[in-house]
Amino acid sequence: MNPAVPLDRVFHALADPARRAMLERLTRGPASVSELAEPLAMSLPGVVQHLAVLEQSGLVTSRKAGRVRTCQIAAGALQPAEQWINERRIAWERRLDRLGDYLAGETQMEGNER
Amino acid sequence: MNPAVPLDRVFHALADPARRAMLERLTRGPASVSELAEPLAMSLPGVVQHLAVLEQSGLVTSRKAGRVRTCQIAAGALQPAEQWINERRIAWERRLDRLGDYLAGETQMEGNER
DNA sequence: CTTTCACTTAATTATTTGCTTAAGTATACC
DNA sequence: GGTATACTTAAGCAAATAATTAAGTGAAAG
Repeated sequence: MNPAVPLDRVFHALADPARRAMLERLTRGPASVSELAEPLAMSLPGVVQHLAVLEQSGLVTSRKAGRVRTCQIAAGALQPAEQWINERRIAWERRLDRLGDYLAGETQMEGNER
Repeated sequence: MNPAVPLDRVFHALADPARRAMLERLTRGPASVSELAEPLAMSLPGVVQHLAVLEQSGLVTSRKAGRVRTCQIAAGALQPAEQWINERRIAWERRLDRLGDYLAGETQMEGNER
């Protein structure tokens, strides 16, 4: 249930807009490092560092052919992150559901657990 | 479509195990700062700092009554994050689908788009 | 063989994190 | 009033991030 997937790294990788932009580009197909860098108002080494974060998180893989490194998204790598979020969302939606108009009420919360 | 929700902050908030633990605790109901801190092998000010990150991300809200601050998860705050992930996952699963046994093949990738 | 191209590596730098301890504030209790 | 409780604020600090420029490597093109 808790695989050797570093959830920390995945969420950290997703927390940067440049890295999310790179992922979005890669959902439209494989790309070279230069192609990933092009829209990014950033030096190439900067992009390479972001790419390293993405690879260490398992979200992206790359292979070098000749002098071009081609990057791809890794299938299924987002699943643990999505699952974590989904589980929590469901849990607390259910809870908020049970509480009914708790939020609308006067919330005297002296009697909850512990 | 792109609300004033700082996706950066949400993913960043989720990238720390202590903060995720606090969120998991809060899915079981509201808690005071001390209750959040208890299982956390960390000083109270440390916990307060993590709490600040969670509040700034919009994932948690808190109100102070007397000398006790009670924390709650914010309904729906995770939705944009989940949605972002979901959209990408779907997009690239569809893509991998179209590619068929691309991954199993010899992958001569000189003819892709652009 | 030389130059160009596509990275790659290294070294720097400023900022942000994630923690700590110490001291302060504001209730609640006796 | 005095004291304990539940944070709160402040200050400091080591490590990690996010970026840069400059120099290096190795395949491709002329």
